[in-house]
Order: sequence, then C-alpha cells, then structure tokens
Amino acid sequence: MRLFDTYTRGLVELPSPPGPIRMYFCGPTVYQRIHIGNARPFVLSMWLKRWLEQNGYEVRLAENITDINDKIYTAAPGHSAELATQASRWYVEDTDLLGLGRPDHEPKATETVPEIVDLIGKLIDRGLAYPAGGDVYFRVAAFPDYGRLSGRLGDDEALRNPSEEPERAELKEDPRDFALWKAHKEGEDTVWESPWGPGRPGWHIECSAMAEKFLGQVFEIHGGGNDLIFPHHENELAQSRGAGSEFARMWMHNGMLQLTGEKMAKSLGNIVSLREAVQEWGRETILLYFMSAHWRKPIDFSDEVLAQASAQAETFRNHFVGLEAEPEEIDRQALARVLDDDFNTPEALALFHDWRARGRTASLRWGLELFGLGELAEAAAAPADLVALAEKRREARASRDFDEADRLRVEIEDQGWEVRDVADGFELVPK
RNA sequence: GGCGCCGUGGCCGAGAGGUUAGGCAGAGGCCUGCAAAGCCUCGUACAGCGGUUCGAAUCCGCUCGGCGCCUCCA
Repeated sequence: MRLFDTYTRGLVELPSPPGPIRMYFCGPTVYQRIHIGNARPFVLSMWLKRWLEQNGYEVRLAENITDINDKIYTAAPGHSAELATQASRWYVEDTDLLGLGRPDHEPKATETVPEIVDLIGKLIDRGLAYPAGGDVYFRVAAFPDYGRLSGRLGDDEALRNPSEEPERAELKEDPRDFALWKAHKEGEDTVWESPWGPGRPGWHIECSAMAEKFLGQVFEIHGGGNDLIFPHHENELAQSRGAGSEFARMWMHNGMLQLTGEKMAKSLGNIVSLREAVQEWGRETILLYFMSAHWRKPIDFSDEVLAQASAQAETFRNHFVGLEAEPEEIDRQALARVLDDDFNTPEALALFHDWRARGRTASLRWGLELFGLGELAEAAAAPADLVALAEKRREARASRDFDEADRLRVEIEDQGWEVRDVADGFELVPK
C-alpha cells in the first residue's frame, strides 16, 4: 500500500503486513462541539485503521485531545478545566455517532504534563531550547532542518514565527522561536509546576510527548488537517527530532472542508457541528459524503452535495431490500486496487456501485461494513400491523379493487412505510 | 509578497499520453392496474493560449480563476 507523504511530496510505500503501523492523528482542541471539518481526519484515520487491520496489519492509533490551550481559557474564564472536560466528552460522544469505533489511545494534554516537562528538559540539555522569563522556547537556529516539512526552508521571511503574544517577543532569541512552556499568567485557572516555574505547555509540545508516550520514538504515519502543516507539525517535528527521536516516517494531511467557498473554521464562525450534520442527514450520508472526495482534496459542504450523498445511501439501501444472502466470494482484490493506491475512497465508492449493479452482494456488504456503512445492507423489518395492512392490500389487488389498494397504500405511507409490489408479493420499506 | 494545492460534462468526482470512470440530477423506454424500486438508452467533458508528441484532459511554459498556510484552527 502506498500513501502520499507531505514530507517527500510523493507516494510512499508502507511496510508489509503485519507492520506494525503506528499512527498519530491530531485531534481537536476542545472548547465547544466539534464541527464536521474536524471529523474528516477522525474519519480518515478510523477508515485507514480498519482497512489496514483488514489486511492483516497490526495497527496502533493514537489521537490526541488538546485540552490545554489559550482558546479554552478565553472561552471559559475561571472554569476552563470544566469546559475542557465537558467538551472532551462531547467530542467522544459526537464522533461515536459515526459508528467507526475509537482510536486505541486518546490521550489528553492534561494527562501528559510530566512527559512534556521531561521532553522540554531534554531539549534544554541538548541546547535546543532555553528558558526565558519563566517561559521556555525552542531554539530554531539550532535545528537546521526547520522548515523542511512545510517547504519553507531557507526562506527568511516565511520562517518568521512571531509570538502569539507580542509581549513575549522580547524574550526570544529569534522571532522564529516558539514556546514550549508558558509561564502562568493572570486569569489562567489551570497551572502546573515545572523546573522553570509554574505554567503550562505550549501548543505543539503535547503532541510530541504524547506520540512518544503511546507510539514510541518512531512511528509510521502522522496525520491531521493540512492547516496544521505549519507551524504545528513543523514544530512537532523539530521538537521530537531535536530530542533524538526519528518521529513520523510519513505525513498525511487531509484537505479542508469548504463552506460557501471558505474553509470551515471556528475562527471564521462558518461552522456546522458534526452533531447537527449527523442529526440532519444521518450517519450514512455523512460517511458517503466523506467517501466521495479524495482525502487530500478540499471538499465543499453544501445541501446539494449532501443530497447527492443521501441519494446514494438510498440506492444502496434499495439494493438490499428483500434480498436473500447468496454465497459468493468477496472480491478483496478489487477494493485493494483502489484503496492501496493512496486510499482512493471515491474509486472505492464507484466500485461499490459496480458491485451493486452486478449483484455482487456479499462483496458490497463487506465493503460497506468496512466503511461503517453496514446498516445500509440491513433491511428493516416492518411491524406486524403494517404487514397485515400490506397483506390486505395484496388481496384487494388480487380482486382488482384498486381503489381499496390505493387507500391502503396511503394508510401505510402515513405510518412511514412504503409498499412496493414485486413479482411474488410486496416489500415494505421505511420511508 | 513567500510556500503549497487545485481548475474535468447541469452538479459531485476519479483517472492520467492513445481504450466507457462512477454517482446525483434530467430526457426517453421496459416493467406495473397505477406507483415505487430496478433495468435499458441518451451527454463525446477535461479553464485559456502556446509548446513537446504520430497522438495531450493527462507532459512543459505562460495567462486567468479558486483555495489553503505564512496568526488560533482538522
């Protein structure tokens, strides 16, 4: 299997099964319900994990929850910890709606502070970081490869990395330097002890610490949205490599969701929460929607596109109505051809349609289940009273009493079911 | 301004030097008491302009347009 790697800007072959494949995906910063854009890397990572496991790989996936961050302090002055705890629960609850299972580890920054402090100490010992005024900064000048991941190597202007708070700028040796540890400030209601005084971790260091804690000093895949390439992942890489880890061997960066032509982002306020989207469209439609575009490309979120995904869900559902399972060899090869080539889910979706049209039902069911769409293959059983009505309708039709038959059809429809006449009787399908 | 990504038929969206992508919508037909579902048929698309080539949507150059990152962001 090969995947596109941001670092080398090309396709990279994965080791053969059983691997292991250790994956780290960047999860959200938790201070409100996540939006569907946040769901894309989650969905991608879970699908990839399921596919790799299906192919005999030993997979370990860690996906962090960042629960220490300026945004959280701002969103809930005086009770940031409660908000972070609550929003972490929302995150798990909302992503559970997708029915794809959970990553193997979902560490939180607040549970990783000792490891973070150790890592910072190591970087200071190696001359790659320095304390200043209660903060600790990474010394970019001491890490020659800085900028390679994001392609900003050797570009002085682009490498300027001004501090998020201007008042910290004078503490830095170099404007490119970034905070590993931030001294406690007035108004921040959570604080941890450290050799450099009370404070809290900077934004990037927690991922370096968590990845090492749960995956080790080297792992195969690091993923996340492509808006994280710089500075977040560039900084993670510098921290971890600087501390002597090999860190990620390849990087997967998914494209952004677009809403009215702009990236969907909390800071832009053009948000649709994952929860709302699932409630409005149903999980199958949301998953098919994600399948419809290659993971690296941007994807629009619009009613029209969702309606198309919904229609596809309906098409698959119809295929299984009244269908008896038939023994048949599952065509794993066909799916492997497209998924092993940079995890091409739109091609996989096209294959599903092909299987449907050719009656490869067992393959189709297997493929749908792999993507968490197994429910599309389950025909719902109608309640007995509706079956009785449908039975009455069949009798009416047999005696050519079509007025009565049509009346019964409306009655059944009023209860949310549709009758379809087939060769040997009828089918009842939820509307 | 710098670093990247991308422009495919009404819409979504793969593909990638010569061969039908697929789906959604639409039109016609088959089936049906009527429907629904299903099936069949119908689109000759690849931003523009040059170039390379026997041949380009696919390679190269330029132009135009869109998007992301460079500041918290999946």
